[in-house]
Amino acid sequence: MGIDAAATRNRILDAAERLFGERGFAGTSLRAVTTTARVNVASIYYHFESKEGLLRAVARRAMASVSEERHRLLDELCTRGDPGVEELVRAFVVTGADLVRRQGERGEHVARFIGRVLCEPGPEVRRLFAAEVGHVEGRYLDALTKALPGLPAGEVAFRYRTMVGVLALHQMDALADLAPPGHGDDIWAGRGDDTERLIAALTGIFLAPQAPAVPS
Amino acid sequence: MGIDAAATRNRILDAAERLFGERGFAGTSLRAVTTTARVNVASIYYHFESKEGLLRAVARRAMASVSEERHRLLDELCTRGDPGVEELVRAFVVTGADLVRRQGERGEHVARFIGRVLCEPGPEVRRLFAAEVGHVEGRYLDALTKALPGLPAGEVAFRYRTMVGVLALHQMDALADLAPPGHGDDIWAGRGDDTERLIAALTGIFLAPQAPAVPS
DNA sequence: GGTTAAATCAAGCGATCGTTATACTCGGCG
DNA sequence: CGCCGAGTATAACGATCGCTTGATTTAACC
Repeated sequence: MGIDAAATRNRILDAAERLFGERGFAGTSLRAVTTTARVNVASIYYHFESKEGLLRAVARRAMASVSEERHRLLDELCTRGDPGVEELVRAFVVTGADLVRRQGERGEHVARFIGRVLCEPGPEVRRLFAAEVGHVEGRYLDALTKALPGLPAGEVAFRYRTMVGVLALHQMDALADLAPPGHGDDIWAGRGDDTERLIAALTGIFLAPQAPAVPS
Repeated sequence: MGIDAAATRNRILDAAERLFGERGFAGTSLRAVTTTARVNVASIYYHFESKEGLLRAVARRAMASVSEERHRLLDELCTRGDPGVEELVRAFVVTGADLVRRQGERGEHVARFIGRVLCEPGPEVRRLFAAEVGHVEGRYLDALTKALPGLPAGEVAFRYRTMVGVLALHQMDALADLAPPGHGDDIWAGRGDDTERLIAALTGIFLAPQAPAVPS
């Protein structure tokens, strides 16, 4: 594959990443992708097999960057002994939320895309997503379980999932225009960086006492 | 409007509510709605003006039921003095998550639809949503702010938004197949009721210490 | 230069999309 | 009875959808 072919492939991936993130999978036509990528429709079917194949490729590439960073950060954390809950949450959140700072505009697209994928209908994409990042996430889950000896593994897993979801929602700005105005929003309207807020809130999730068992 | 006309309208609303919740707005065609509702395509444009008008109507009806319940529960809570954080979170979560128990299968559709709306692209729907439930949510926000005197209003608002998002994600089962297998999932695979887990985790969000200020 | 395979293109396939114009049915009112 | 408006059904509009085909370009190799 020539260098120009790879360039075409990447232009398609870039366009799809942005548009899927902005309008969702079902809401994005292949024509829209080819237009913004300045590419012919057939190239999509040549490089990827179908629209879903394109989605898979985009998801793989998008997750790769944050997966690497998460592995690296966790390695670094573990060399200094068993990491605490807040350290783990911070590492996880920062690798997701700071994509913008680390990768510029592209990072924003990646973040939005990843967030969107988790909310899209059809569990197939979510499962692909889970499989793609399973290795990293498994490590974080294990570390969190070890850092929370008082909590059963199932409970930690539940809260871990919740953390992933919250991060996704914030990455796609789904919560931006949610609360009614005039209730303290104006205070932080010029929102600087929510990362620290997120870390604090998410750490609170893990530190909460265990829920009483409920008979099913 | 005759009684049969109202029946048609409701059949359309029911079908749209379910399908929008399952496949999303962009992923649901009007034909699919008319087929499951056993109605002609034109009736949609007669009763509602367009596809988006249908969405608005569905959103209004879906939110009405939980809004009422939330108002009622908060009233009841306030007559017994200022409610605590966990009480407030519980009231909010239960009214959302227990729709199934209170309304049967219909409740499941409502819950899924509401969850989906918050994750759909296009902020218009989210804003409509926020406007629709703004009154109730404002009350909860106020009560939470009063129950958390140590936290600035903006911080409470941020965490409140997070809570709404988490509840939505759980209502649409978006977090079900997320974590990799073999990490404590099997323990609670036969998931009974997550409501108590949710309440515990979400209460933890509000009880977390304030994040340190970060210079923007 | 001729051959071959990778890569891109224009054009169009059938299907389905949201939407609309039009005709029909039917109960209430004069 | 005739009329009318609310409500439903038929049929189709143009646009766009995901996807395919067949020709054309490009570059590497003998």
